[in-house]
Amino acid sequence: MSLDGSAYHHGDLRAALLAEAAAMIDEGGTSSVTMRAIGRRLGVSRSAPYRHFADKSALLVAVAAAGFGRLRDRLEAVGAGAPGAEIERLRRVGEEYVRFALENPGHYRLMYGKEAVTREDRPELREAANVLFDELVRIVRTHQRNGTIKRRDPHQQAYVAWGAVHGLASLLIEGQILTAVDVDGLIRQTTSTLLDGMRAD
Amino acid sequence: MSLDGSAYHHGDLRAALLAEAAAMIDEGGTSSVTMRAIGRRLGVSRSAPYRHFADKSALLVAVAAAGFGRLRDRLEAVGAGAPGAEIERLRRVGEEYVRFALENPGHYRLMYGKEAVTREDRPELREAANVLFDELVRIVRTHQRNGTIKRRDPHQQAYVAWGAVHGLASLLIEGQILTAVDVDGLIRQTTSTLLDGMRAD
DNA sequence: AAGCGCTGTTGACGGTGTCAACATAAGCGG
DNA sequence: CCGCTTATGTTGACACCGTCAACAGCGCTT
Repeated sequence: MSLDGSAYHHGDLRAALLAEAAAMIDEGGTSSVTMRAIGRRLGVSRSAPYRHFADKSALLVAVAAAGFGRLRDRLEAVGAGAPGAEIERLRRVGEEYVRFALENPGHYRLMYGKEAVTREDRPELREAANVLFDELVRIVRTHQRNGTIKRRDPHQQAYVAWGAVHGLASLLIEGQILTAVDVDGLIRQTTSTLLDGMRAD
Repeated sequence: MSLDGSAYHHGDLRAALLAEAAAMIDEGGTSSVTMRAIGRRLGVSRSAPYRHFADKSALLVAVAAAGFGRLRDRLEAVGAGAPGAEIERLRRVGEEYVRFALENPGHYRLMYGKEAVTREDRPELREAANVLFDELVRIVRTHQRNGTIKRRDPHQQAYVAWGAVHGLASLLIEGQILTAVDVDGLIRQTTSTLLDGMRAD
């Protein structure tokens, strides 16, 4: 094996497969992703992907896992540098979450859909999702201590917040919202409404 | 053709196909739905479904359309009889929306997913979805006139509300929320937070 | 320089969507 | 009542898919 990972015959087929799979989901939906088609698009044989992934499910799981990594990086970056009012941090995290979904619809669909990737036998994905959710719960708890948001069950409140941004992201990704609408404004109003509803009275 | 619709050889294969397709989605996800498998489960040949639906997509579109009809009936029933405060009507519609999704996950996934059903060339589905959304916009406008909720762009506010309940429904359907949580309480808190956030100050 | 393992290719098998050709049963006109 | 038309269902066939086994070539290791 070469030092840089896997630059044997193709170059870096493993990485190319991950990128191509995500791109194909973006273009034609999960059903358009085909092991043979991926190989075709990358100029390799139909069976070449099996040297890097045990089966189609393993490839899709890897795409989802990569998505979780990228999402976590982005949310951490936004959550870390937090000038301004404390509650603004929660807003920025929520808006960044939606933006990530819009920029990586293929990854996002695999991450939070049950279709292509069976979650039960993939503890890694459940674990990656839990890490992100636990971080959200932590932020909720912090704001509850600050007295900025209502003191309800933190898990429930985290689910409500997650549901709001996930719902908006899903509607946008699935093309349910007219393209004419002001997406940035819609994201903004979603977080505003959510935070107003969570704020302590 | 017999008077009752289609009781030729099988009995009512068309209706049976619709029900079986939805059931299979509920059980094993969209990918488990197979024309041949549906036929097998109904005791007909692999090609029998093609006498009632042009192709697999047409069958799934019909399932989605049936779902829109059922959802509309339920929301109308809830929205019509509206005792109590006016804003409670909006809450009841939202909670009923989530309950429908939980009880008909197969239908719901087809209705608001882009995977199995390509929306662009199926104006009927887009139309059915628009009817429901327009009704939501109408309710929002009514409450804005009443002064019970903020006077923002009604379409945006409707999207926010839709996103909140759609997000919760999706998370529940896709198995993203731990089964241990109190689902009814979570639905309640979602609508409470949403309405608090939308309420006029 | 030789060998071995990683990477990629081709052949093959069962499963799938779908169309064409065929079979049959229900209703209709006489 | 009988025969015809047509809706309904079946079987055969084709291309595509996921996947495994057998084979081939390249690069690192010794």
